[in-house]
Amino acid sequence: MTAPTPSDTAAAFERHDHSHCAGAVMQAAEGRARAEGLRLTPVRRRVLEILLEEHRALGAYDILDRLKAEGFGHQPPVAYRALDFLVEHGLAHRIRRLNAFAACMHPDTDHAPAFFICAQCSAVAESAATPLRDAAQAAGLAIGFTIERVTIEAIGTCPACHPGTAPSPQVPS
Amino acid sequence: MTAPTPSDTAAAFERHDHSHCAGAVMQAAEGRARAEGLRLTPVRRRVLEILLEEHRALGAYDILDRLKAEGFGHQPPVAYRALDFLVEHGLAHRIRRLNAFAACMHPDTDHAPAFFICAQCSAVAESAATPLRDAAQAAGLAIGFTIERVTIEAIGTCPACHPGTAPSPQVPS
DNA sequence: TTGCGAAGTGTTATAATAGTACATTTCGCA
DNA sequence: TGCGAAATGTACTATTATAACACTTCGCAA
Ligand SMILES: [Zn+2]
Ligand SMILES: [Zn+2]
Ligand SMILES: [Zn+2]
Ligand SMILES: [Zn+2]
Repeated sequence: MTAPTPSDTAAAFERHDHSHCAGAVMQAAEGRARAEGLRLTPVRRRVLEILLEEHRALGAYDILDRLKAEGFGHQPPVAYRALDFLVEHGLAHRIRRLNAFAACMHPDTDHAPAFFICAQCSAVAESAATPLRDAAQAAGLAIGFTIERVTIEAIGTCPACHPGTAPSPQVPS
Repeated sequence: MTAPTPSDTAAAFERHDHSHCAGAVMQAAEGRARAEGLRLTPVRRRVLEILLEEHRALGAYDILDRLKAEGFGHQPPVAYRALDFLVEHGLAHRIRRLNAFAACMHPDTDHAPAFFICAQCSAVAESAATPLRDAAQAAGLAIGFTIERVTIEAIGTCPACHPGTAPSPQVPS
């Protein structure tokens, strides 16, 4: 419910009661929506739920497939609009490296996170990136560049996929 | 010719004798190719030249347009293959935020840079990102994540486009 | 020097991702 | 109740990227 801690973030890579954590995030999102007067309509809510259920990054067309299976509209804008809404209000994040989207796991904190993407199992963890952003800010300052937003996305191997354990491959480098 | 310095990087945003700097980079690239036995074939060389001439990020299809105008193949793979080669060998970089490519301005140093992209004029500067990468590494370590590559791309306003001067807008946020 | 295998090039075709435009419905609110 | 704004659904299009295959060129070794 508060700012993401390292152990928090690491949890993303571990087996956990996901329906529980997804439920908690959903509640936080609903809280935000109520507090800020956001309209968490059926499509939007369902898209967020789908992202939470998967707990990984999904492409817009993956989302769209599910939406149409559930009787929502079946054209790309249906998915893109819901995703745009969620991203715009910080309930989801866009992961450019993967051309995909993931639910925000800390929707109640105002943040600009870094992402850790496991190349083996495709899990994505979201982590506070304040030191990173400060370093970027400093580097920008040195060349007179004013930073508005920084994208920080790391590809690598998550703890669950390190030599020793051996999950299933899914994502290209 | 050596590691990029802040003033080096800042130069990207300033008016400069670009044919000179492009020539120097081209020579460095040729040196690398010779030293490492890379085959800098006509298409590949021309793509690199085009990127250097523009000194900004270009989409694969922008490149392709020029290639066909110059009598090279006119199908996407022609551009993508040349770009893949250049990226793979560190002579160009892919900028995911823009779905575009830019010539590497320091092909003689082994590096994994950060990018500063001006939202007004679309200029792109490439900067050493060691502190950033160290911070990322540390953040990864804290959650047991082994980083392979990190993408760092900042969007903002370059010195030339700051209130005071007023260049032309080109790139969306 | 010849000729073989690997690398590079060109082409067709198609996949995957993203956005425009516009009609219709729903919602918040006066 | 009804108006204007927001949201939804659809058709259509644009943009970015890859697969598959034929042909050529290159490096190199017999
Ligand atoms: Zn979970
Ligand atoms: Zn988040
Ligand atoms: Zn230059
Ligand atoms: Zn570079």
